[in-house]
Amino acid sequence: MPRPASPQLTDAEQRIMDVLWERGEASVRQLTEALEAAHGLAYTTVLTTVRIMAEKGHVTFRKDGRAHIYAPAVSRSGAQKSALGRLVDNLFSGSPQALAQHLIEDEKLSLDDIEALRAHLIEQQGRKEDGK
Amino acid sequence: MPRPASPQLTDAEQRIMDVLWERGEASVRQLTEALEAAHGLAYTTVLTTVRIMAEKGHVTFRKDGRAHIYAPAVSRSGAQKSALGRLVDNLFSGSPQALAQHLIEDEKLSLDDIEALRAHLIEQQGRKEDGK
DNA sequence: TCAATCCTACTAATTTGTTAGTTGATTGAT
DNA sequence: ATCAATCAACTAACAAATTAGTAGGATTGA
Repeated sequence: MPRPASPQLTDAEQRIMDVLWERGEASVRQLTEALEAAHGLAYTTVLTTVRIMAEKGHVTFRKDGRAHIYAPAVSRSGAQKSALGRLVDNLFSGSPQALAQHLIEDEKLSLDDIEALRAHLIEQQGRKEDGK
Repeated sequence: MPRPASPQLTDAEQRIMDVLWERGEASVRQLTEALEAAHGLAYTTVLTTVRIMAEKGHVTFRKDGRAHIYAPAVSRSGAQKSALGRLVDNLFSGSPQALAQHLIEDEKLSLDDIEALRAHLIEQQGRKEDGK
């Protein structure tokens, strides 16, 4: 059995998605220029990558003259959600509590952060109890 | 430039690490038997995979007669920490708060969970203020 | 009109990842 | 002492991932 295509974003794909999420949409030329400073990739490299991403369904495109304008097929928020779910399933035995615990123990979240989250959650629940 | 070796655990590697974290250490035979039920992998497949993992530094091994006994080189907790850090950097613009927010909005954390985290954090800080 | 330019599509090379077979050495039992 | 079982090492095959060059068509500017 060969290796299956990865559902998660690879490094090269991640770079491109970051640009697309930032700008909404971009041509290959624009993508290449945006990535050039940090990575110095050739135009054809970016073209190949984004074309494969279209095959995988990560991005969509529309024709503009002879050029293709690419746009994200998933929102950043959607990608965050699925990556988070995958991490919880893979490494945290399906326990988001364990993950949150880790965030705290690594001192990535302060008490103020927790309070803010608590307030946010209460407000969210209030909204739900009201009318829809 | 070719593709760099991934620092994160691949799917096949993840499966093996799960067994090693569970048992502490295991021979290739034991690994194969543990994975057989769920995945039906050949002995040599497991051997090859775990040998590469030793090259990468994911596992260590000691000799026991002619067999090699493999053990995790990183703890589950350590792997969780680094994977979490990578996710925050890659998808959440370095903001653990944004990640936590997502956990709540996806309804993965309840109010009770938050309270528990808050209590835990306070207790942790108390311990720090006391003597070491 | 014709050449330079710009675009996509095709091709290619190289490494990783995944699975597994073959080989040869060691060991345990008879 | 021989023979089967067991083990690691080597080899192999193939898809995914990453990078980039070449070919050929469309567009445009002179």
